[in-house]
This record gives sequence, structure tokens and C-alpha cells, in this order.
Amino acid sequence: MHTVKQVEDNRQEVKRNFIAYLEKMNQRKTPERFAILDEIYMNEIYLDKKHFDAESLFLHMKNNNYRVSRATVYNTLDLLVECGLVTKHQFGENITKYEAGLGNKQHDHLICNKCNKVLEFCDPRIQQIKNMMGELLHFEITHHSLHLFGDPKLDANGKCIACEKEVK
Amino acid sequence: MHTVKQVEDNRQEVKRNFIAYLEKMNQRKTPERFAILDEIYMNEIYLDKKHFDAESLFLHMKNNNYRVSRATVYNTLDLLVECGLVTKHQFGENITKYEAGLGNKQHDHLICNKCNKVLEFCDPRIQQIKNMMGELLHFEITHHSLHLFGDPKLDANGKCIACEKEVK
DNA sequence: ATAGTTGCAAAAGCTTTGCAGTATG
DNA sequence: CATACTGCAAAGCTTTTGCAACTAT
Repeated sequence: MHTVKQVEDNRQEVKRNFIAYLEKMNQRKTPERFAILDEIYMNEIYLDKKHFDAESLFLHMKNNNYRVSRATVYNTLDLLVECGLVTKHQFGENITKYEAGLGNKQHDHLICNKCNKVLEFCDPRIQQIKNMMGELLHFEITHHSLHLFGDPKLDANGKCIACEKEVK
Repeated sequence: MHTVKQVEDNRQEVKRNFIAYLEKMNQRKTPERFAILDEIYMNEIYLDKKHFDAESLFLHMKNNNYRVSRATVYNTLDLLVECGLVTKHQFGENITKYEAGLGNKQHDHLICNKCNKVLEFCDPRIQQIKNMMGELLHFEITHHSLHLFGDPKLDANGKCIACEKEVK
């Protein structure tokens, strides 16, 4: 995903997906819904904000003078999750994050205990565990969630290596 | 854990652990704290309620006419989690559950897509993943959560092998 | 036209906090 | 007796809901 054309192609594909879903479910194609999708999409592409929460999304739109309500943000996020354009993660007690992206490579998450920053990683062993435990316990494993939580190691200046900020 | 003696021995060991922790941390040994520990302990042993939430614990004590506040319940649960006598699980958006048990072998959960039954399993590879990813991403991994979700395989009569019930 | 959507604010649900009173060490 | 802990209620936070107004179809 690099050239302007590729970005635009992806943008169109995501939008087509959403429209198809809305039509299938007899849901209206309101400007708010597309504005929210655009916002998420823009964040991912241009700001590299892959994980975000509902409140930030809402505030960001408000700050850009787009008139939208929290209720609509939550409602639209639900729709996007249902149609697979967005994934919802429960990273902690009160830390629900959404992840933009269509057909991302399977990955798991490491969450920083100090700042809640989310890092991603892949490990083939998790697939092996799924296979083995499915067999052993007589289940067809459909999906999983694996979160690691940890304290960041600090550099010589006491800054978190991961987020490059001071850690108390 | 079967005979009366074993139950009592375990009860005493759990209590000793808590006392040791409180003393180490210069925390007071208040009756409320022990009452809460007892309540959790009793639930596990006699009611087989391994997973519980803060509110039920609070209500159960209230109903038994023990004067205690939510604040104290939450405070004490934190202490018990810190000293390892209780584990805290995030099973969903607003589903925080605590799990009683001293030195339970580290385990993860497989959740049935059909009936939400929770099975437990252990796999040493998860520890290896934690070690490797902590190293790789510069974190000291403190804990993790791994949930597998799956559809149960059925026996000849169409019953779930895991829960032995009919599955639609 | 007409039902699905929206914005707003209030409510809900779980957890934490502030404070005055209590009891542990 | 000093101060950590407690109960209570109020406040916090994120998410949901109720309702009148609006709008996509």
C-alpha cells in the first residue's frame, strides 16, 4: 500500500464493501456512516493509527467540525465490525480498541502496562496450540485472542523503548 | 481436595499466604479482608463457583448480613490478586471475573461458541512465546490472556462431547 | 410519505474517589 | 494514639437508551 493509486483503490474497495453490506442488511447509506468510515480510513493510511477507540474517533471528528454524535459513532462501529471492515479488541478492563483494516495478516497483541500502547506480533506456535487443543478437547477452533501484557524496558535516559516517552 | 481435613488445610494455607502478604506490605489485617477471603474460599469449595464477579461477591455478603462496602470488596480483591490468591480475568467487554485458587497451575481457556462453557488447558509453548516476544519487543511480560473459541464436535447422537448437551 | 437514523442528554453499569469516622498496630 | 482502613455516597468513564427531529428511499 504505497502509491496514490493503491491507496485510492483500497479506499474504494473498502467503501464498496460497506455499501454492499448496508444494502444487504437494508440499512441506509447515511453521510455520517461514510464520514466515519473515511475518518477511520484516513487515520490508518495517513496517521498510521491502526488502533483507536470510539471516543478519540468521535473527538477527532468533532474537532474537524464534523457534526456527529457518540451514539452514531458507536452504532457505525458496530456495523463496520459486523461486516468485517473493522475488528474490535478488548485490551483491558476499560480499554476497547478498534482496528481498521481489511484482510490483515493474523496477528496478536502486546499491550504496554504503562501507556496502553499496542504492539503486534505473529508467532506460528499459536496456530499449533489451536490445532492441538482443538483436537484434544474435541473442538473446531474458529478464532482466538491472545494478549500479552508487560512493562516496557527503558533506555539509558529512562524512556520507554517502545513509545519513546518518559515512564514513571 | 476432598476430605474435610484437606479442605481445612487448604483454607489455612490460603489464609497464611494472605497474612504473610499483608505483613510484608505493612497492610492491616482487618476483619473485612478475612471475611472476603473466606467468602471467596467458601464459594469455591462448597458452591463450586470458581469464577465470580465483584458485585455478586458484594451482594452475597450483604445478603448474609455481613456489613461491607463495594469499595472494600474491590480493594481487597486487588490485594488478593496482587498476592496471587485470586486471578482476574477479562472475559468480555464488561465481564470482569475473578477466579479463586492458590497456585493453580497456569492455564488458558477454550470457550464454546455454542454454549459459552469454559474449558481449561495448559500449553508450555505459550510461555515460550511470552519469553521470546518480551525479548524481541523489549518488554518484561507480566501476564497474558489467551482465549480459544470453537465449535464443539458432536457425538453420534448429535450431542456436544464437551457439555453432553444437544447442540442446535 | 414513512420508517430508519441522528443528535442530544440523560441513564446505565461498573469501578474509583473523597471524606468523616473507626479501629489496627 | 497515629494513621491506615472502612462505609457511604458521589463522581468517573465508557457505552447505551429514549425521544423528538430529520432524512434516505
